[in-house]
Amino acid sequence: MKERYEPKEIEPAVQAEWDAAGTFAAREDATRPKYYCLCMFPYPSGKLHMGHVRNYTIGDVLARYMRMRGYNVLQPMGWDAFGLPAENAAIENGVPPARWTRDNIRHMKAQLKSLGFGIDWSRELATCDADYYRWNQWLFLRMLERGIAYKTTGTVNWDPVDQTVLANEQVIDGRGWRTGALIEKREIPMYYLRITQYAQELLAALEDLPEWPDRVRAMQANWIGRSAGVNIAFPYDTGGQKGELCVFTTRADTLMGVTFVAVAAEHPLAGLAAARDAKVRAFVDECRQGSVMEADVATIEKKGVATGLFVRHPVTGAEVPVWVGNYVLMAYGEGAVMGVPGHDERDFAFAKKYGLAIVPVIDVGGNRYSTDAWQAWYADYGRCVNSGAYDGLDYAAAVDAIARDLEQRGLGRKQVVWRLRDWGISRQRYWGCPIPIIHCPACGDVPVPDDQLPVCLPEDLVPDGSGNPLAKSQAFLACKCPKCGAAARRETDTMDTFVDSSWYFFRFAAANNDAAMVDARADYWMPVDQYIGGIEHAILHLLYSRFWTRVMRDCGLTGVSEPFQRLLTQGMVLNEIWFRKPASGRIVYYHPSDVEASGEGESRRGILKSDGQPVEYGGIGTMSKSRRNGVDPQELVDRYGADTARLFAMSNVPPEHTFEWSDEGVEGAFRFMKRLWKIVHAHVAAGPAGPVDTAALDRAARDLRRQVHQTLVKVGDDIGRRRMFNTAIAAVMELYNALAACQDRSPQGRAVVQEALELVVLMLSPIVPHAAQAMWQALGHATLVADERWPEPDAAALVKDTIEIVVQVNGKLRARIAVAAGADESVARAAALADPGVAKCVAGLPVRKLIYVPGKLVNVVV
RNA sequence: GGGCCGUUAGCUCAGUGGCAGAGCAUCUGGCUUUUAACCAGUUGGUCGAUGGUUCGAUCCCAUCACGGCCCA
Repeated sequence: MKERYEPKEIEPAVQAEWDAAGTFAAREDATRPKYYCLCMFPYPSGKLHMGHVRNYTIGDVLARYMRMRGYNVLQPMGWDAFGLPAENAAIENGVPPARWTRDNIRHMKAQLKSLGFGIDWSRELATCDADYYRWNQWLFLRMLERGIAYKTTGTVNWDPVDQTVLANEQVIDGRGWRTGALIEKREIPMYYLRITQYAQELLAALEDLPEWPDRVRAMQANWIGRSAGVNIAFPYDTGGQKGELCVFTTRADTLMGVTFVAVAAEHPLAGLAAARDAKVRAFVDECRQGSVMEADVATIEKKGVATGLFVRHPVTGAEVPVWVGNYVLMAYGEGAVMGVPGHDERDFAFAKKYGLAIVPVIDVGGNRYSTDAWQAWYADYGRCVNSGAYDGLDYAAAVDAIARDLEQRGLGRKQVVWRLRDWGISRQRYWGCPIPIIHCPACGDVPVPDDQLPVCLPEDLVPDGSGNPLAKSQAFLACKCPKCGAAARRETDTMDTFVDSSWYFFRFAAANNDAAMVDARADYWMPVDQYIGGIEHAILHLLYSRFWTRVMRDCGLTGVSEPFQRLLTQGMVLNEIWFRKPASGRIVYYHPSDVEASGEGESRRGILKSDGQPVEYGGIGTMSKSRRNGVDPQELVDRYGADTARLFAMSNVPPEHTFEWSDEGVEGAFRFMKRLWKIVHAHVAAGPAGPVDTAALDRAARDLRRQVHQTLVKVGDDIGRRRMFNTAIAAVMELYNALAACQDRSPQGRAVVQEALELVVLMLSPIVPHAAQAMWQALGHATLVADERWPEPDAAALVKDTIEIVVQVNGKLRARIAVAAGADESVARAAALADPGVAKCVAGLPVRKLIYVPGKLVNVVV
């Protein structure tokens, strides 16, 4: 063992040992409990960023910890390799997306290896490989057969200059991001997956995922958006037209309080009124400018205009005026709502503004209703009043009765509506998985037969920004109709890349099978025991994966319904933002390492090192290219080594929290590594130490040994159960401080230190595996620390013979006394009252009450 | 607007009805031909505010303030 800590020498050597031993190659073994630890696979953008390092370190720590706990661990890695950035790079550099992508993969794979992650690389996959995406195509065909996949028209963003379809994020303020041209909405045929058919199950099964974060489950539930209510028809015969205005409401119990109905600007009745009335027309046009985001609609000023049209109340037959309201969305429900100003806050505001009647029809616990101002309880459930036949009914009974009456008259019925929409998977893009359909002039749309799969994506095309190059490639387009043999044309749309990521975890488990999508190996490994990734995927990726897994289940490919047993969503990595705002022109950002900063919080100031002039502080924000505050993990590894990078990434905060970058923090982690190395070196250099003889230890040695084993208990709990790596690290640092303070060089003192250092090395080995391996060997072991079992704490070492008890008088701390461990209340009581400090405070007053918390505290009340 | 989470030392975070803690940073001293230095010691707190429950509240309850994240 060298005296100096040299991560650059240690790390490659240890990695070579793992490779030679095949340490992380996972083999199915039915006799052992399995643990499938998966991190969300990266998009091969070019190089790793700090978010990746954090994500994969969390996964690696858990995987290595569970290995030591005796589990058969699978930790694979792959590449989410289709998608737009490759096409954008192609447009810029003229390089085919395939080459760009594979170059990036090569580089990033080397980076991952240099960080020492215990990955089974034999299972590596890239979603742009035909071996992989052929099974996208194959399952898509099964979905077509089952009616899960279907074709219909959908709306896309069309850039008229580039003659291409844009993703939502490529449309900025209604204009194309490249061309600046005004974007048109176009209706084109697309394929959809019927995820709505699984809405009920996807919602209900969230209950089966207790180890997912509550907020992720809440976000999924909101996204699926079940609401149970009643569809109600308001008949009309007006303006020369007869019909029924339909509304959906979850508050049918307030039906008798309807004083108006409001329709969206796009609603047919609004169109009818607009045709006759310029005022309505102007308002409808105004509404079209507005946002259709729910969050925006909730905050805009409620505005409306009367249409002059009337509908009839389905129960009373009374005339009800129809208004156009800017807060009514065409996309939600029927594009119309019934206005119950008495019990809906928005309707209340609307009615006050336009002088519409406000009729309370729900009595909430006898509270007094006033139309002067809205009160939150107006929207609460209660009993019907002013509601004729429904008076006295509670919410459920009123909804039942009203729904029944309406149904008898053919004017309504109970209904459950979902916010979730079917999943449109067609993308008018080149760099994606081809949709396996052939268009025949005679037979129509014909699925590609299984034996002709995969439909391979040509890899030599270079998009130029003007439309999908597949549509211009005769080699790709030309084919024969599988049914009639006539000349036909291939579908040129490719699949949404969320398809690729919806089942890759199955393929890792059944890697390299040329004959089937999955096999028995997947039955062994699935479901994923621990999934780790960013919160930004809380909705779409996770929901699509849950859906896709169920489709595979219904096709008989797996017995699993939920793919991810336990979910950890790690927080983002942040750094300071520094900038200058020139009088003219755009904000210029500066990298934090180029700024000399001082002060904290409000008084944070900085000057640019290169010119000595001040720069403005922009607070803390996520690392991003645009703000130039990213830190390249490669620099970190090159300078400090992988172990320091890993240690730092796991320090300071729990994994779910956002993580603030700090140079001091990295230095602190590195210093700790050096100190640990040094103490091991000093110990080893003093010669071998014998075994601990617990009977021969003095008090100080026993105390130190107790702390060692207490730390072991805590670290095991922090990593294994709580997933609080930061507190585990802090506990080991504390233990280090105690070890460094230990002066005992006697044989037994050295034996305790030897045991302590071995345990520290084992405890830290999931986090800093390279240094741990080197120190493990230095401490006299020939084995791989990665193959060691997690140590069991010595229960005898944890026992204290005397304990300190706190004595309070009237709740205030007055003394500390030592009693034998296991002393009963009478002993503690006597000792407490005998203490001079306590006696002084009690001052001869009678003890009114005495509270005893065993092993902790005595509180004397006088 | 709604939902969720948070507020504890300079910073980042633990804690849990019973002594207010850790790491890092600061500061002081020492040491050094190990210089991406190191060692020893020190400082630091109205546990966001106000009420309530309790022998005792940072912890439980209520209200408020401030902050963060999410919402086709």
